[in-house]
Amino acid sequence: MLDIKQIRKDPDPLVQSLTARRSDIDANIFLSLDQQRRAMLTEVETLKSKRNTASAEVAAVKRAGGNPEAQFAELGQLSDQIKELDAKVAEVDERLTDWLLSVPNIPHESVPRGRDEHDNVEVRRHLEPRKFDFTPKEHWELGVQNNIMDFERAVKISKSRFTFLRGAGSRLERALVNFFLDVQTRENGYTEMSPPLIVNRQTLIGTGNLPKFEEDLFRLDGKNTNNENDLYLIPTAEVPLTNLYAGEILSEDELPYAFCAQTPCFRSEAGSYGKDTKGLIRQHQFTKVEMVRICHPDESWNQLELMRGHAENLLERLELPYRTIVLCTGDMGFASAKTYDVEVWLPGQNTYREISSCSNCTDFQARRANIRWRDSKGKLHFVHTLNGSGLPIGRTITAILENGQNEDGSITIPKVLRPYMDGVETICFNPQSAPSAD
RNA sequence: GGAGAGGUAGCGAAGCGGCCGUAACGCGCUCGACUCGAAAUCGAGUUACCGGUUAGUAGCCGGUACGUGGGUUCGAAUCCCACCCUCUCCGCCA
Repeated sequence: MLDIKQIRKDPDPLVQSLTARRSDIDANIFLSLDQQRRAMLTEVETLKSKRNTASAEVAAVKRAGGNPEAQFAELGQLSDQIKELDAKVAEVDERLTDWLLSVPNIPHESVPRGRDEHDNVEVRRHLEPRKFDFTPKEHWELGVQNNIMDFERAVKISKSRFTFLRGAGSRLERALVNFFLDVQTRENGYTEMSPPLIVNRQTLIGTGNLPKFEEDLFRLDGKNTNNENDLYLIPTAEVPLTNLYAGEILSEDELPYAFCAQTPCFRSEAGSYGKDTKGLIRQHQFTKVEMVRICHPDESWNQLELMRGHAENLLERLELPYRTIVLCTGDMGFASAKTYDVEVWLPGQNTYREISSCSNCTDFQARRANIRWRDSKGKLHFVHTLNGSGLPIGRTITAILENGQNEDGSITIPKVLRPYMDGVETICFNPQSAPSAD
């Protein structure tokens, strides 16, 4: 959510932002609604002031033992007018709120302008992709061949875009979770959290997932028919972690907060029919270690670089080639003021694929979730919030399989993970995890 | 899931139709006095949001907020309804 007073004062940055993001939202709607609202407020508040004065008189007359019957007629009329105007104000308020909740964050000046993903700008590249003397396979092929992924049976018991990891595949997931969490907590200063995986509507409004992106979420069917009380599966741990201090006032010296959490993430993937239908790239459910930072507004741009470094460092330790790009204005997410995507090299697909997204949401989410801090003079300000993947497990497994594959289809495990895998150096077909008995 | 009790400032809590919301009382916090310093004591100050005014995120004026949303009433923290949450007991359960 943006600052109303700022838009009112100078709508230019908003108008430019909307153009840069290729949004069809009209800033004039806001300006006219806001003007209406303030005119009506002035009117109704004058009436209320009159009513308050008259009510005090009624009380005084009654206390003196008199009969305030005469005042009642006038007061009744006043109250009717107020009721009518209040209803109008409430209606404009609602439209104004709806509009505000649908407006994306304003991109930082350092963000390149552009239409779509073709205008994103590469800022960093690490490791040359490995040269293969055979044709590298895609991860789903390797997964099935080594019997560490079972796509068909997952579809049978659930639906498409769900997968069983099996044996060494499941072990690899656990190894990655532990490795990532160990690095984040021991070296990078994050506090590990285990958040709720089911959250309410207000929480999702806080991070910007609602009201605009309802179709991306899994909503629980329940007895509740009241929208306010609807519950949803989290699409990322960013949602519960960013909302941890929703509605609270933090003191300056407790900032910044840095949290990480390993959770399953649930995404409906509506509108992605036909995209990445094979393998682990695009699943309804996947495990991810997420990083969230809550900080002083002056710190957030440094914090973004820091967090991006944390994501990149994990790939470096796994010896995976990657590149980092800055998303252009047209490709950026709703809540973000600046986003770095880290893309890992997938030799099977012969392309870089997004593996981490690190965003500074400035005060956009803090306004929605009402997270503030108090300065030494007692003044209240909104915090800045950041989030980044560090990292998603499924896509990391994909990258390890495709980059570590050998000609016979076996997988060489990155050195740094071996202690987490009981020293196993290579994954190869293991009849013990084969479906012999069932 | 059933029964009961409750949700008021940072915390505890009073108020149960107008004299009660920057809200009694107690604690905490900030500043000051006392003190070599501290404790104790004494004094003062400690809600947020919206609108108007304004050069102003200062001051002043007005409005709103007693879990949330409705209703009754000239007037609601107070009465009525729905929902959410907390606590106690019972049931179920990893």
